[in-house]
Amino acid sequence: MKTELIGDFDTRNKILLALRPDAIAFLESRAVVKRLSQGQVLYKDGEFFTHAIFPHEGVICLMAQMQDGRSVEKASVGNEGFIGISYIFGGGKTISEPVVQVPGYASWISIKDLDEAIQNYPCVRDTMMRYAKSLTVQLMESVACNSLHKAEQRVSRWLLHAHDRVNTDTFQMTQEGISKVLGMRRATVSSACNALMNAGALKYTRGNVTITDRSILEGRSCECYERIRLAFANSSSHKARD
Amino acid sequence: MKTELIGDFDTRNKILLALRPDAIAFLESRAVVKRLSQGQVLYKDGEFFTHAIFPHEGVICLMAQMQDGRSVEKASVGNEGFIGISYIFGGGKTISEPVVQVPGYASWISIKDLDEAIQNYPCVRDTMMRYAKSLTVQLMESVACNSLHKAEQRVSRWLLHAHDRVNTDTFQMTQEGISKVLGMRRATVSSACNALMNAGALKYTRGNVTITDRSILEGRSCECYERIRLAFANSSSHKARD
DNA sequence: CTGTATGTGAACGATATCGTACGTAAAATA
DNA sequence: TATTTTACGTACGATATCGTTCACATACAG
Repeated sequence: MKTELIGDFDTRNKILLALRPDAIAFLESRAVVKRLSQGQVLYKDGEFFTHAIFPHEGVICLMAQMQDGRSVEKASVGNEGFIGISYIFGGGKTISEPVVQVPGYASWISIKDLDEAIQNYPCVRDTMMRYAKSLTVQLMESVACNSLHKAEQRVSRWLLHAHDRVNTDTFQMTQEGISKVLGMRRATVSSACNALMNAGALKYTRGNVTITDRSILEGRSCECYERIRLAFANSSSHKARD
Repeated sequence: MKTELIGDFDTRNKILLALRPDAIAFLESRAVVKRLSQGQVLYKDGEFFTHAIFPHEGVICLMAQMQDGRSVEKASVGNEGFIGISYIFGGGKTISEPVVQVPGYASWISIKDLDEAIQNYPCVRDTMMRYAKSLTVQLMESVACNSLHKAEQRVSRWLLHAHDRVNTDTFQMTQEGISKVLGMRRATVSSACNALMNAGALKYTRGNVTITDRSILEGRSCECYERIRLAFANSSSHKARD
C-alpha cells in the first residue's frame, strides 16, 4: 500500500474489510492512504469524481449548500462507508459536498482502479450496494428525525454516531461545528451540551468532547440512532460471497 | 397487459417508459394494473417484497413510524419512480411503509418477473439505478429542507411535487393529510394554506386542493423543490442505451 | 509576556410551532 | 329532513428555537 506517511496503516474501513481477500489485496495495492484534516472539502457539489474515499476513522459530513449561504449536513460518513456512492449509481458527478468534520486517515482509490475492481471482483459492487441500502436508511431516518425530534436528541444522536466512528472517547468537535452540521444555533447546541454534561453523558473542553457515559447519551437520543446503527451493522456484518 | 379494470391503460410511469422497447413489451405483458386508493398501505416496514409497484399517477409516501405513534414522510414517490428500490440494492425486505396519499393507477410487477427482466434487459437495472440516484437526491434535499425551512415553504414544496405527479390541477389531499406527512399540526398547515390562498396560489375546498398559480407556489416554496424536480427530470430524460 | 483569536456560557426579546380546544359549514348518513 | 361526520378556520397559552449580543476564559501568536 502506498502512503503519504511513514509507517503501515491497517485498513479499518468496513467496506474494504467486507470484501473477499483477493479484492482486498487488489484495492490495497492501489490505495493511497492520506490524512483527512478538519474542515477539508473533499469535493464540491457537482464536481467529477476522481477517487472513491474510504475513511479509516473520523467523520465526513455530506453538506448541503443553500442559496442564502447556510449549510447543513445531509448525511455523515465514517469507516462504515465511503465517499462516492453516486458514482456507483451511474454518472460521474458528486451530489453533495463532503467536508471532514472529525479528522482521520482514509484510503483513496482512483476511479480507474475502482472500475477495474468492480469489473474483476463482483463482491465490490455487491458490498457497495449493501452500503447504498444502509445509507438510504440513514437518509430516510434523518428526514424523519429532522421533522420530529428536538435539538438535544439530535445532538446526542450526532455524538453517538461520531463516537462509533472514532477509536477514542475523546475527539475534536466544537459546539460551533455541531451547530453548523445540524443547522441550529451554537447557543442551542451549547444548551443541549450543558444538559448532557449535567446528566453525566459527556465532558466538553474547548473543542474536545469526551463521551463519559454512552448509555446516558443513548437515553437522551432518539430511536433514530439505533435504527441507523443497526443498518450499518447489517450492511457490514456478512462477508460478500463472490 | 392484464388489468383488474375494463379498458386499456397506457403506462405513464416514467421508469417503464425510459426502457428499451423490448423491455417495455416484456414488462407490460407481465404487469397488472391496479387502482391505488387513498390511505392504502402497500407494505409494512420490514415486510418481504412481492411486487415492484410503478405508479401511473398519484402520490405514494414512504412513511416512518415512530415508537410514540407519530408518523411522518421519509420520501414520496410518483410516476417518476417506483416502490421497491431497496430490493434493487439487494435484500428482499422493505425499509419503509409506502402509503397512498393521492390515488391513481399503478403497474404491479412480481419480483419473479422483475428478476427475469433484470436478467434479460440490462436497461432495467441501469434505469432503476438512475432512479436510485434521484431518490437519493430527494432524500438528501429533504434532510436539509426539514432542518432549515419553514412550514409554508415545505407545504408549498409538497404541493408542487404532488402537482407534478397528477394530470389535473385539482386533486384530493386534506390539510389533515398534509400535516401527517410533513409531521406538523393541522393548524400549522391550515395557516400556511390560507396564506397561499390569499396569495392566489391555490384554492381549498373540503379535501380538494386546486393549484391556481404554480409560479406563486414556486415563489413561496424553497429551492429544494427545484433541485428535486431537476434530479427526477435528469433520471428519466435519456433513454437507456441497452 | 502581552495581545489576539477562539470556544463556550449566558442573556434578551422575537418568532415559529406546539398542544389543545371550539366553532362552523359542507358533506354524508339516517 | 334531521343527525352525524368530516374538513377547515381560529384562538389560547406554552414551548422550542431563533438572531443577536456580551462576557469570560483558554489557547495561541508575536
